[in-house]
Amino acid sequence: MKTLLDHPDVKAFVLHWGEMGTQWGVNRSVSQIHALLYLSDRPLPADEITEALGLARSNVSTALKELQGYAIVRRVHVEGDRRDHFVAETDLWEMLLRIAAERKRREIDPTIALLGELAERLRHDETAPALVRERIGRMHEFISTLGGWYEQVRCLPKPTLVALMKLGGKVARFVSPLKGKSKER
Amino acid sequence: MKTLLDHPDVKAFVLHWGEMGTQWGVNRSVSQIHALLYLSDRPLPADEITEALGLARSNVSTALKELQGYAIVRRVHVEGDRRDHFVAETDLWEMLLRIAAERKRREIDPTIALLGELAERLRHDETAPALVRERIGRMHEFISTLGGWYEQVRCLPKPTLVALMKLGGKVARFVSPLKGKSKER
DNA sequence: CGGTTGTTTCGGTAAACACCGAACGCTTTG
DNA sequence: CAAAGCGTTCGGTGTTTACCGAAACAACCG
Repeated sequence: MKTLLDHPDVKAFVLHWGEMGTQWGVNRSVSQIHALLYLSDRPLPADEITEALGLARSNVSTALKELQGYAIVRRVHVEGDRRDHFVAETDLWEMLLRIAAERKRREIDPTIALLGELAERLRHDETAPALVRERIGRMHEFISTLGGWYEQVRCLPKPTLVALMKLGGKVARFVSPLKGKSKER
Repeated sequence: MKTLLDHPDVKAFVLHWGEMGTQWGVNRSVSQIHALLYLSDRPLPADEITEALGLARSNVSTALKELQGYAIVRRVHVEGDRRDHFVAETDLWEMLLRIAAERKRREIDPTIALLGELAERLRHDETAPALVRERIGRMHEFISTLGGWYEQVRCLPKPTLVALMKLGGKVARFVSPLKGKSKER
């Protein structure tokens, strides 16, 4: 059957996206399927994905579940078709924020929790080397701050985000007029 | 020999950091070594790392090279010792920026380049579905913008970064007074 | 210049992971 | 209430990746 992937550039995109995924700890099938759905002009049933990418049906199923876990793909119903169909989020900001949210939830938050425990325990532990106590404490504080920042930024309306991004380094002018002008660090 | 890792909390930190790494596509040895160096109060020679973590000497060697590739670990000389010693960057902002810089260089920049090519070619390709052309174009623009933003932010002096981070969502007030107040999206 | 100490390279092995396909269960349909 | 369609689960398999240990290489010292 004819699919999007017949086009060489589409294929290049999907393959690259797949490799990209692997480098960030996402498995190839998952990211390939995401790429395919992102380019599709209509919801696709699992079968078609299977055929287009040459993957096993079961693999596609679990990959789709994973993508839904990130909330960047969702199930939709199509008139007169019993099968589930899937569409990808096409707003790229939304996509990025959701991926970030989920990775934070899965990996960062537990890390913060652990660091919190360790830092707390070390605070009263006289036997531990001073530098260890300080550095684990700093790490905890640092990651917590980043996490807090993300939670705030994530709640800004999208147009604001776009505007901030376009501002780039110039935002610095607002925080401390003198510092905002440097181009070097 | 007695090492930092005798302390259970230090061990917990190192192990967790190692697992963390694997989830982000960094191999376990590399991130464990990084964690160990981060907590160490003095430069460590490869031997000590080998012994402390129970890794093969060769593995430690390649991992150290990798860490130096990220510029978050550097070689130092210690008086009266022929061996190379290694220390980790302890400024966490610096660490984060360097990791980001390197990953951008390795993964994002090539992606932008590829997307640029594809987008350019598709612009003149009448046979390609309209949505594909648009979406690959959008993706290219989006990632390029993010990349540009990073390059600017990266050059801000560190205190400014800290200040901006502390501001959190409040930065939004400067870009468009009405939008900055929302807590929901 | 040997011998010593330290580092890197490389081929093989073991562990992790992705992926497949068969079997199972649920839902719809004739 | 069979039978077919669809989705998921699960055990096994192949591929990738990390890791080890031996050998090669380089620097230094007597």
